[in-house]
Amino acid sequence: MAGINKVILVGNLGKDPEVRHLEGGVSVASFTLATNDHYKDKQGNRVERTEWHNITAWRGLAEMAEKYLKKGQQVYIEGKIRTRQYQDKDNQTRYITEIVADEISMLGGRPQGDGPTAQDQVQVQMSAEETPQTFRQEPELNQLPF
Amino acid sequence: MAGINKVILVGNLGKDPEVRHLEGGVSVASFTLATNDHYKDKQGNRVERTEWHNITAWRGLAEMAEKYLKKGQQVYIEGKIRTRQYQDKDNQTRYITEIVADEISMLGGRPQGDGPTAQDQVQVQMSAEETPQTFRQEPELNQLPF
Amino acid sequence: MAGINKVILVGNLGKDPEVRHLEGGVSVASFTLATNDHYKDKQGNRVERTEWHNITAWRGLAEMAEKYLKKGQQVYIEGKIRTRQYQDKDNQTRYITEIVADEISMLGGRPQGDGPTAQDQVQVQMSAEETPQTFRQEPELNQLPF
Amino acid sequence: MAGINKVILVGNLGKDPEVRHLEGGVSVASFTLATNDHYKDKQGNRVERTEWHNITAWRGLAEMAEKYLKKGQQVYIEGKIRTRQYQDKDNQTRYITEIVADEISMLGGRPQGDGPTAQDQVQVQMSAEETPQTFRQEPELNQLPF
DNA sequence: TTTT
DNA sequence: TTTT
Repeated sequence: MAGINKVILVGNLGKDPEVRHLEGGVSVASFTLATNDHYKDKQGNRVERTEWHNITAWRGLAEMAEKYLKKGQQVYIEGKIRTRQYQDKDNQTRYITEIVADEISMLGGRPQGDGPTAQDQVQVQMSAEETPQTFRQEPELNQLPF
Repeated sequence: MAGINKVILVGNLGKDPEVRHLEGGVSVASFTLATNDHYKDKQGNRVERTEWHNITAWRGLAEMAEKYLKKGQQVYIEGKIRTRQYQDKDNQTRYITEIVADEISMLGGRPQGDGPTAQDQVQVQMSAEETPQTFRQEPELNQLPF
Repeated sequence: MAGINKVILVGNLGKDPEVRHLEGGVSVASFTLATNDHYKDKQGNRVERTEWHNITAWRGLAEMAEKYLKKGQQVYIEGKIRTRQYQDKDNQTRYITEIVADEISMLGGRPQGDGPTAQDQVQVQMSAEETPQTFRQEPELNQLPF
Repeated sequence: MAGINKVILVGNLGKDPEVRHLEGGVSVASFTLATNDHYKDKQGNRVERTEWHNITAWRGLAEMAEKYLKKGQQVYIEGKIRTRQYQDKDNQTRYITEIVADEISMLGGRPQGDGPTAQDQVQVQMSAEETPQTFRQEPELNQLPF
């Protein structure tokens, strides 16, 4: 019985979080996260590899993501793996695997990319100073709301 | 930069591991792992949910999986998330997400199901006594061999 | 700033949990957990090593530990490291490091040892069937109550 | 059997690593790491709490620590808990709990504090750019060398 | 003081 | 397709 399904990621946001507000006041944020890895191939060359993860955050965590997370930013994410099934346009069953976040923590990196201006930066820095920088989901509140 | 991509699972094998031997003597084991979860819905009812993970183990770990792991067995797995791209029969790009195991540890549960007979059980128990029950992949050896 | 302090253990209880009830109705359970490890020494001999951890569980988790956990049982524990300072009998400052549990999950192993009788076993099994077998602490409720 | 003893930390170095070179060419680095946490007390006030961890890194990881890690720097560390016993000056048995690192990854933060000068900083930045920024210990090589 |  |  007793199962464990835990994911720990440290990586950079591929884009600003996108937040949807569902009926009933529930919010969901989604964004991609890149984790960079490297290994030596048979010739001893260093090969870079980027893995892209689909991150989903619910309710309070979604609002925090919307407020504080930006494209390029480095974050620590703890969550669980969830594979959803859906029908594509040709009515074929497809699967998508996502990480449902339970905890998000902003790391030392500064946001980057074309999104936020320097002005925004300051804004983010100031807000972040006034608030906790680790956000945690209440257990069992990251379930689908239906 | 410095990325972390780590998965920790405790669950039960959905089937016996399937092992392929690639050219160059490299072996790959694959099996599914169920992690069971439960939560309370809005009516307060207990809802069970099973997440199925595709596990891949390379080289030494593959051989260990082949030797010691059976359908139904409870294991601890540590690894990383990897999403592969492939073309389906209609030449459409599809994605499959797998967990590449770095460490597999057999937990207290006894194997079950139609596979192993009582005789096999004893066999497994005996072998297990003579060997470590946690198997670890050498770092960077679980890369695709091509 | 944003810190992470996370421990993941799979091991066996060295004794039955001991539960204290503090003023204000707060309960604290404590027990030791053995994690067994092995490595090869320079001569290639297999060396066993047992690490003993001091586990502390608060409130709801303490009550679950009291009810369901027994000496010898195999459990998964997630928590954080906490080092406390105290004065010993000679008024010297000493330190003790504990793991404060956030989640405890019972694994496949059956309890053992002189403690529980077969009767107790059945009792535990039955109760366990009626309840979730993973117990989680609400975030931030595992703080010292003073 | 099969035990798991895993620690994951994200925090800041309390001082530059101190490296000792043992007979046989084995090196050991040690430093402290602060993980910052916060919680709300009964009055709803935000309380900061810093946990200090004793980190030990062996061999290759020790050399990496010596080269690249500085006081104040933010790092991700994965390792295991190890409690050592020793006799203090009054011949009393005492215990010290350490984290033996298996993997250290430098995060986005810039070093800080009175230690390194701006000059050193550049040095560190440049070197870091030319090398992998995640360092991993070969399994079982972080054992005590005696 | 646990477990295999 | 697992497990309790």
